[in-house]
Amino acid sequence: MLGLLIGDVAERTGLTAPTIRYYESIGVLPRPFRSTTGYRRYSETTVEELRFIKKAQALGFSLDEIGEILKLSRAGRTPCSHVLDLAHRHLRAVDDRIQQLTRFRDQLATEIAKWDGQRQPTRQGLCQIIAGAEEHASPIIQLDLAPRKRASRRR
Amino acid sequence: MLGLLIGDVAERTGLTAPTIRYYESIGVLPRPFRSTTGYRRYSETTVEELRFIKKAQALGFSLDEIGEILKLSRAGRTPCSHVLDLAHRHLRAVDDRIQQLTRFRDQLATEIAKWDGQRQPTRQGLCQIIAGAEEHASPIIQLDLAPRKRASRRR
DNA sequence: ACAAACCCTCAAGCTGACTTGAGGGTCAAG
DNA sequence: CTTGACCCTCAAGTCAGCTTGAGGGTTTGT
Repeated sequence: MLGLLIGDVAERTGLTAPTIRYYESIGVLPRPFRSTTGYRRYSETTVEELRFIKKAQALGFSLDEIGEILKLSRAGRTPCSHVLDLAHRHLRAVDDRIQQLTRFRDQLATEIAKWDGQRQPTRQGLCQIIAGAEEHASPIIQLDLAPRKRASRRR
Repeated sequence: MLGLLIGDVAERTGLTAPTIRYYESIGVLPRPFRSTTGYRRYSETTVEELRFIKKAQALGFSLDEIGEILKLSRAGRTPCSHVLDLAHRHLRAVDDRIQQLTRFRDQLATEIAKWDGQRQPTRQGLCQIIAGAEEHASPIIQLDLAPRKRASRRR
């Protein structure tokens, strides 16, 4: 048999066909074989790669990073120093985030407990809890992206 | 004195003037007083609110949520049940994320240690670590947003 | 032979949080 | 009274990661 149609792959992975084509278009997936009439034909390998992509995304990797990792693994190579470096930076970022989140969590939980228990909480409770947080170099929402240029206006 | 010009506020907060106008346009900041010639005039209160916004963002709150919180704090009111609810959901989301991140961190650290130590790591190291991760309902990157519709194709 | 259910490409739209550009007014210093 | 550094509005562009639509070919079943 020629292999799976894009719809079969979609079904097996829980993605949509357009999404799979999109991954191909940005180079995260390689171009698959085509039938004589131009239909994409996939193997189980692609299904596995797509599942991998979903997990890596859930873990905070960008499609760009995932693409790099996949390229390496397709070449059967062991992570080169570049990817090792990437991994180290990820680890630091994740550690920082866990710390920030944990601090935040405790403050939030304390504040909520106050609200829940007594009905006369400190004025502007939620404000104080966030206002008391330290300033961070980078937002939590981002893992590892290049620092946004944030021009501090000079006059 | 009439108050700070938008550029002064920008300088004090590290934001840009367009960003501050943008916050106003989406209702996160209230409309400030205007000079006779139409210039925005701000007080120190706005500077504090903007610093608050930055911190809340870094902690994963969306501008919409921040807007709600600020409105409440401006009214000097105690969190109503709606915001209390919001806070509870945040707490759960934060807990989940800490858990996911911690699991991920340990896997990543283990894998990195392998790579760093021996120079003959398991084939496709990074793949295995991510591939071995559990599937998550929602990506780590999101705090509290509505679950993205991710149509699992039915035929 | 025809319809349903696939497949194709290319282009445009979406969300959130901004940035950038065009076109034009204002204000303080020299 | 002009110059330069501000300010204004409104529209459009940016980025990531997709989704949606238009317009058209293919394959499978009856």
